[in-house]
Amino acid sequence: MAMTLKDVAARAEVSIATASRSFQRPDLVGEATREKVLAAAAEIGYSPNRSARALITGRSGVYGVIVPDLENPFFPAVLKGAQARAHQLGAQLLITDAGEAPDGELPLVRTLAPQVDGIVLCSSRMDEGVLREAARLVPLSLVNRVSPVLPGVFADPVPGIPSAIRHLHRMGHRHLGYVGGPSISRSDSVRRTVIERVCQEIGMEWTDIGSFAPTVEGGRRGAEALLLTEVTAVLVYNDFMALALMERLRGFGVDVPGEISVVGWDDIEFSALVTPGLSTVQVPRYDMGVAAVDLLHDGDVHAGARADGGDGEHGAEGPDGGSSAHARLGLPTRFVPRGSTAKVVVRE
Amino acid sequence: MAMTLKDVAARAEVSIATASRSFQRPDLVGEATREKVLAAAAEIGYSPNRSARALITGRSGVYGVIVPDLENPFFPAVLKGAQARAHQLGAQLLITDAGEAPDGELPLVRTLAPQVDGIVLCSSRMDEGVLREAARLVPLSLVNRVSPVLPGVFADPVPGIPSAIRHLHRMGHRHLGYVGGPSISRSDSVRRTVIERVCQEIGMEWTDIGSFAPTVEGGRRGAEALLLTEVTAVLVYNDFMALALMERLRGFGVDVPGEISVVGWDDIEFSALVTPGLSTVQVPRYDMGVAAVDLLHDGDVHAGARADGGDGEHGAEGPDGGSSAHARLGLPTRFVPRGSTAKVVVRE
DNA sequence: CTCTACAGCGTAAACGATTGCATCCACAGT
DNA sequence: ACTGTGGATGCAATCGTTTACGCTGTAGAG
Repeated sequence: MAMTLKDVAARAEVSIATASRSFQRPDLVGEATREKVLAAAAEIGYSPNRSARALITGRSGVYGVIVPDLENPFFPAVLKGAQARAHQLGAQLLITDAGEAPDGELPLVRTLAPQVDGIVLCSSRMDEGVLREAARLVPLSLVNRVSPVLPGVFADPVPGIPSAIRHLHRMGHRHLGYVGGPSISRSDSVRRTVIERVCQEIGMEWTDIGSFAPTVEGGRRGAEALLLTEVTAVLVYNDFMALALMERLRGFGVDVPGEISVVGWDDIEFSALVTPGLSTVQVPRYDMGVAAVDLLHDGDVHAGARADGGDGEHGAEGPDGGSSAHARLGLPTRFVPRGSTAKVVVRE
Repeated sequence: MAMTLKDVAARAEVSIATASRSFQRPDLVGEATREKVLAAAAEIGYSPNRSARALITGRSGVYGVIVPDLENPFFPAVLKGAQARAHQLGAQLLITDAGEAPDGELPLVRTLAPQVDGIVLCSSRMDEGVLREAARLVPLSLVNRVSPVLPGVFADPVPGIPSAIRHLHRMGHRHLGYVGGPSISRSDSVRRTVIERVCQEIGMEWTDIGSFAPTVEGGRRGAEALLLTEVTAVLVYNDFMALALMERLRGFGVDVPGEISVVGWDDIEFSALVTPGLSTVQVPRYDMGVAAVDLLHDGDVHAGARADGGDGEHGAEGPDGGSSAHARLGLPTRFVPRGSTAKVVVRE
């Protein structure tokens, strides 16, 4: 049923080798011959057997993607970007939800490693040591996580957070709160730093409301903690939590944005859908997916010296500069004002 | 670096064939020998090369999944179920978003077909003819779509819809509306039929508000059309649209559930999160994913006579009954009451 | 004691592609 | 006319597994 290279070769009256080369190394084949082969292939509807190719080249043309939870609306957009890019590169994506791997992501990486050319790890919770171990098994590319030794892409709080704070400042807010995510989260601490700096600059007081789980429940807890403070506006770790927080505030009879302004992070689709619309910092999820796959791909095009392992303690950038070493890409964010932020009102 | 069967065989002092058989056909190998092989494999950390295996068996151990849009919150849960089951079966999932294939899903099926053992098609929009063509390329399993000749799993409106209608009836509603999805959608017409029947039974009037795109925009249009009628309650094609519809109604100053009660379909996570909570018909998405993969797997375990193609006009179930032929599974739905439905109020 | 049967194991041929190497031919340089 | 050059092509090995087939030895039947 399925057509093989042999069939193509027979039809084009050339050897299998020539047929193969017509695809792989067109420059090594005479023009007339190549066209004959290509025509023959098209006529019989040939498509190469990936298994056979993978067997000999050792490359499967498949990248793995591990996400902590597919139902978290952050990831589908990343996956779309990743997939689009993968398709452009002629690769496929093996998507895996880590949720069901209670003992962590490492076993998953182990399972996937032999059958993929690289893995995109999204919002990985592995600690640095485990991460390095994983990286020895297979090329890795990080999304939403930074590592000093691995390539990755993350959302830069700038200029999104500064814009949001300035927006709130102009609305008259003078006391800002931050409802944070898991304290281990690197991005969380980065954001705190940026908030600190910007507030300092424009003269805004800010209060750390605390660290919460990035879930509906966490958002609710955040709302409760928030009401113990005097803030008139909050930045929340992500939209999911922000939405839950608003919901909880409403439960308390606290009006948003009348009494408290809320700003999320991510700009998931629902944020525009609810009432009031959630003002938020938009992160370029699609582009992050694209970039993550690019990183992986660039990595194994340059290929070669992945031999030295990874336990080297010399974290220095390669002396040859350029695109070498691991790339860490910070993609800019953007503040999107909606209905959940408004002018502060003076309490009577 | 990677260990092969040859290494295992050498270490266990047997031939490669015996090593292979120890895994594939343990019954053909002496017990002592088998244990020696297994031990050797464990010691050197052998894991079979999937490409080599696929090459000779013609089966890749990978199932494809095609979803129309990953960002539609309906699908991630299906994927989770599918993935869980696939893992149990030792298979992997190749997930693909059809969104970027403007010319339809068929080309995608063509691309995927050679490298997978079967494809789960979610909410496919292909028409029956195209569907059959696709089915000739590769085993198919349908989610959210029924075909007379293909196996598939769908959400049975019963008992969800009847429960919802009875609930509304008890709340005093006597005039129900239905905001439908794409008119080509088979499930849409099935639901209409059920609504018709139930309304007849309990004496409720109902109005078909029309067919709309299953998007935010479609939901808004539905709200607008809805306001031209006298209904006091609506069933909406899915939660996504229902949420958008509620949002739009609110824009018009129409209170939900004060003036109009709204019932969705799917029970996506956000439906519980918004205010008021969206009453909805919960569909067992996870289980649907599980079942879809099962159908695929059962199909190629029985394997064998897939030769007769599929253009047979005799839609009759195989005479031998049992699990033969294609299975069509209707999974039961459940009504989940929340804040968006309430007692009808008499207009003054 | 011979013959059959079968369990247990090895040999070797696939599977479909890639690729180093050898071959062939034409053409140009001397 | 002979040889060197290099472009175009074919041969054949190879990747790691699976599996049809054949061989061996032992046990039970006659």
